[in-house]
Amino acid sequence: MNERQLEAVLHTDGPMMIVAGAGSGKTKVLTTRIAHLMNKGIDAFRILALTFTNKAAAEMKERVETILGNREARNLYIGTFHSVFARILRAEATKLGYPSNFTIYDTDDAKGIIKSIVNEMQLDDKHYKPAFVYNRISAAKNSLIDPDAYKLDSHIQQEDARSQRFRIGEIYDIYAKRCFKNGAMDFDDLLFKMYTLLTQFPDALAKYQHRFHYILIDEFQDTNLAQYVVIKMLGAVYENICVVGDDAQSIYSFRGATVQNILQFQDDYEDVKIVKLEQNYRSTQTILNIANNVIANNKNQIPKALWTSNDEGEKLTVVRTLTDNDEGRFVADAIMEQKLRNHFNNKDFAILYRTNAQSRSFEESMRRMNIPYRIYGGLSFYQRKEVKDMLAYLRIIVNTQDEENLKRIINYPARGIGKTSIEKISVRANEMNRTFWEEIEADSGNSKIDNFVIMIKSFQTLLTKKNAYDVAVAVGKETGLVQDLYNEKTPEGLARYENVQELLNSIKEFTETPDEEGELHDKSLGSYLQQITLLTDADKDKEQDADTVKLMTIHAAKGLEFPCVFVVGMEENLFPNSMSMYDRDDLEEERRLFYVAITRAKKRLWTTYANSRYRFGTLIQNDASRFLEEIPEIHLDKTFTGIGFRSENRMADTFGNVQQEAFDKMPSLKKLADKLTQSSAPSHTPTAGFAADNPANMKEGMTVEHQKFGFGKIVAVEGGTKSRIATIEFGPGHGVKKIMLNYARLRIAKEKS
DNA sequence: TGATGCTAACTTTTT
DNA sequence: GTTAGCATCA
Repeated sequence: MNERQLEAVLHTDGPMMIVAGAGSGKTKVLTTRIAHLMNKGIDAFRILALTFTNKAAAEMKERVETILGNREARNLYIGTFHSVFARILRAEATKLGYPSNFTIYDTDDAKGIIKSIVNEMQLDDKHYKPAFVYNRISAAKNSLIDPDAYKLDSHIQQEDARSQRFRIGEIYDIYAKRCFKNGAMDFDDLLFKMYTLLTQFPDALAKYQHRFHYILIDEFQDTNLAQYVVIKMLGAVYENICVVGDDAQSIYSFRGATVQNILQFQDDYEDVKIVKLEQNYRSTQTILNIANNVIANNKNQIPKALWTSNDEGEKLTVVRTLTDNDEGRFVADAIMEQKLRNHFNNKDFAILYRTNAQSRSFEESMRRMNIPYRIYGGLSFYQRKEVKDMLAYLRIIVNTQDEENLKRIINYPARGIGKTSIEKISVRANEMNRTFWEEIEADSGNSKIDNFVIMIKSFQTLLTKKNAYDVAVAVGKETGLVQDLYNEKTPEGLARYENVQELLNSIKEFTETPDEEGELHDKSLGSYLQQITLLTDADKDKEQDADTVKLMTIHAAKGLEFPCVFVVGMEENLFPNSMSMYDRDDLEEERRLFYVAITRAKKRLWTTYANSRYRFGTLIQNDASRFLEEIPEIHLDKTFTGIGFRSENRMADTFGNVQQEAFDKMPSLKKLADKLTQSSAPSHTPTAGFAADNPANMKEGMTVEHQKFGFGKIVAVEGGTKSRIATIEFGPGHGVKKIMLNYARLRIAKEKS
């Protein structure tokens, strides 16, 4: 440990802020500090450590355990803000009028409810888009603003007036009431209700203030107001609060996080001990220099000088490709080459992108080259319809108040309870002032509904007798849900069936986790559901260390490190994202995001960008990202390694001259590109005077010429006039492709042969 | 009422 | 390119 790190570990009492640069051994300091506290005789039950991801929490616990060499660490209160608060809220739920087994709604659930509220209010859901409304409500909750305060806040009202959405306050009000009625909290409620609990129940406040003698907060720059206030309240008695953060890595302001909390912290306490960790142990000097140079373009930052005594390392390779597919191909080739040449394993590589939608071309290229890979994020396992259906059943069994989930499965698998019947029950329930479940339970006069109620009740009797897995299996069987999916013989149906099986397996695994000595692990369904909503894909993955290339967004990569990193899609409009290009604060956050991406790399770094890529099914063209221009030329590797691009040539380049000029203005890149074009053998040079023919004239059997792929024969044409797709057999090396005729620019070489 | 097929909207980032 | 939601038909 260096001096600064040691200082941070040994300073145990009183407020402290650790400003920890990327790769400066932050986790090591935190874990050693916890171990140090425990060695000093502090009871593990008295230490609270809050993180942002389950993964970070698990890692922290594990490392403390390793340092101590005993099992005491399991008594630590370590977890994410959301999971720790959820745990406390369950224990205190009745105070707030919630059932202790309240349901946690994820973002999709929440948007669904908002959508139905908007429709019930006879508003247009095109204007009051659920996602937009949800974000407004979420932002309000993160700022501790309840529906009444929302309607009275003149600033908020002005904003809503400006966007012509005057009734969001009302929607918020109804939404909050509906969640309450359903016995459910959304993600933001877990923070907001925690605040409510502490402010409205002094005994609860006192209880938790005295329980936690030491509080540690990781990734402090990502906390929002609600989190900040709750921490402050919890720590008010002992004031042993230690926060760790790095303003340069603040990338969650869209979720209400504010760097302001770092500045505020110093004002809120007297004698804040401040320790700066500036030595980086992770990356090469070159990588660190690049990162420092890039972040220097931001105006708003806490001054610090990150340095390292590591080797200088290799330069940054910047690669330009023509299309997104070529980008994918290049990365796969480069990974192959590195593996052979420098003996890296698959798991040493990460491909980082700005948006999840970019994963496709890399997925394809990895598969083609037989490189094992794993994608994080995107469509989460738990967001899949079949998984949500299954979980909806399980949730209803535990909490019948939850109307959203009840409606979701009351007629799935189909049992003849249609829209009209559900509508009728809803109306009657409202009249009788009952919940939906109470209404169907009372007397429906409908045998189909009665059978449904009987079935759910029979599951409920299993709750006390059987563990989560047994209940889930019974549900899968008796509802016919598993059979329903099994009967679908399509590949998608099979995948859905497998997903449900995977869910069942994960429940089984949960129930088979052995009891630890001294503490009984609750294997009931209720216990299982409590933790499930707060899990993400990354947490479910038991093969964290599997030898696979990792594909993820930069956001998801925060806190991780890899020997080799590819930052892809370095293009204007994509990164910086077009949503964040026109506002200084937003742009600076994008730049911090790039900073985070760069500093994930230990040994080698690549950045790539494509001149054109598909977005929403249409080809678009982008300039190279402005961020690339912020890297000093001295750090750029201009010798291209000479792989990939086999099917490309400059003639095939369809982008216009304007684009080309802009590109030429970047000298460092131009040289690189020149080298690149030289090394790529043209596979097809278009016929002189190449001009695209009218796609409407193209028919099966014709031979056509493509600028890149050469001559090919149309074997099939499908789709309507607007989106005709032709299946074309090209020559060797290109194979059979499906091409959208409206975009492809094809020349008819020969009529029917 | 349920299945099928077409259109439109969609992409920032996540607990 | 994908998916959700709607309209149409059985």
